[in-house]
Amino acid sequence: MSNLKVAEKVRSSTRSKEKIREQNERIILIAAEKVFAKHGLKGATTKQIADMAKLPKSNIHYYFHTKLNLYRCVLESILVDWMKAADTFNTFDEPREAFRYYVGAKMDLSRVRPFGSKVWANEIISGAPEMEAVLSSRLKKWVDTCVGSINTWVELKKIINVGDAHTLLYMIWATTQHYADFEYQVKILNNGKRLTDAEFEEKKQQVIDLVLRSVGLNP
Amino acid sequence: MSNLKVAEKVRSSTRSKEKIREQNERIILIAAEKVFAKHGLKGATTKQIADMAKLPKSNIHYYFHTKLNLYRCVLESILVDWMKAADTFNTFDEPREAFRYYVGAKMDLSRVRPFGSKVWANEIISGAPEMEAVLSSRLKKWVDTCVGSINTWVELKKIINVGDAHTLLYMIWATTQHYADFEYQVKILNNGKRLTDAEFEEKKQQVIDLVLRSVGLNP
DNA sequence: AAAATATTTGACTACTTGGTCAGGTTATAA
DNA sequence: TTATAACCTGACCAAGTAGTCAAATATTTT
Repeated sequence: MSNLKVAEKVRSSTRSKEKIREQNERIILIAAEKVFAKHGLKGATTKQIADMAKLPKSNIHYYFHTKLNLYRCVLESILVDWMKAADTFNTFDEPREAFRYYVGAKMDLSRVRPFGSKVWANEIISGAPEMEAVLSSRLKKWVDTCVGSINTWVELKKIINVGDAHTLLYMIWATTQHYADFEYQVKILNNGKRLTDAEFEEKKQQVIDLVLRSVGLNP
Repeated sequence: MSNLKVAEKVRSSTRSKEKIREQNERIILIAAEKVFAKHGLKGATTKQIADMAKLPKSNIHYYFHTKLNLYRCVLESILVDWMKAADTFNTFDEPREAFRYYVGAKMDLSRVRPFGSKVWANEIISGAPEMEAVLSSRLKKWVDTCVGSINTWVELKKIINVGDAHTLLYMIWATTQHYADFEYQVKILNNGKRLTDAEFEEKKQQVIDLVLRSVGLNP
């Protein structure tokens, strides 16, 4: 038995523990997220994704058929994570805790899944051609709920009147996602060194404090 | 004399007032900014840019030689505007006025030149391959000055201690540029209607107030 | 007016791209 | 073991792509 065959045997026996399809789809999705983040939908090539996934190009098409379909799957998978973080916002009655946890969760997501955030940013920047439906239904609904909470807190004088609650929400999104989408710029302005975990935790706390003060809460 | 010839005569006599090259380069730069904003460097095609500029493709290459060179020219032209807005920051001694004017200027830029902001965002998201040099020299220098001003205000107790001044700067950039880069999302969440000039002015004021409060200043 | 220079553009090319497909191998069910 | 289904992949192709070029036209200079 050749070395190659041995390698294959080991590889396949490892893989059969979980469905082959499942594992390969995951590998491809992760690779695709990186490539789409860097080059966008049009700029990314299936060859690049294949190379990143260390699979032949045909294999990508076998599992996802078209580049557009793969792209949609990547977006969908990001949305799942985002919605989980979003849900934390509405589980708190007190604004201080709600903002603290939501901003914290968004910052954590920017840290652990920066490529996903970049793909999303690219999609919106290019006019949200694939995500318009999701934005105007699922996201809109969630935003309306949030705006409701914030307005209630304003009425109860728990926070300062910020005018349109959307403005506050956008500030939170923009600021937290900045650490993912613009991480290269952040790195360059940090003397070329990526933020360490400790530094990032520090920034996270500072962002939380900025947000809290912006709505009149003492951190 | 045919109508076509008459049209050409009028066109050329109009154009000869200013250098033909100057005018065509401007037309192409504007078209390229839109196309690069939508599709990024790799995704944009010279054909799309040509169509947008209503010129034959060869003409694009005649004036800018390569797509990459045209892209660099677009980035450079954006930077000029950004630096102008940036300079306003250091012309004020009082933090209240500095933040008010700088945030206002950044918001105005997002309103009048959203495509430029998107091209820039795309560039940074994809790793700033063309702008790294500019970021680590010109921008870094400006940021260092800003950070110095902010730290001085903290020492003089004019604003609250925000920890790392970069965090505050990033919040301002992210929040103001959000209205350019994510304008499609903003539109969708505004019930599909683009913000009117009046609405935008309102948002601008709210953003300014949020920023001022975040550093402990009463707007 | 003639010469020199600058602009315009259709036709072309070498190369890349997303996607197909046939013929193979591997895993699983009977 | 055998049959069936799932997976794998090199070779291929039609449709685009950035960039070239030469010939035509327009503009400026002399």
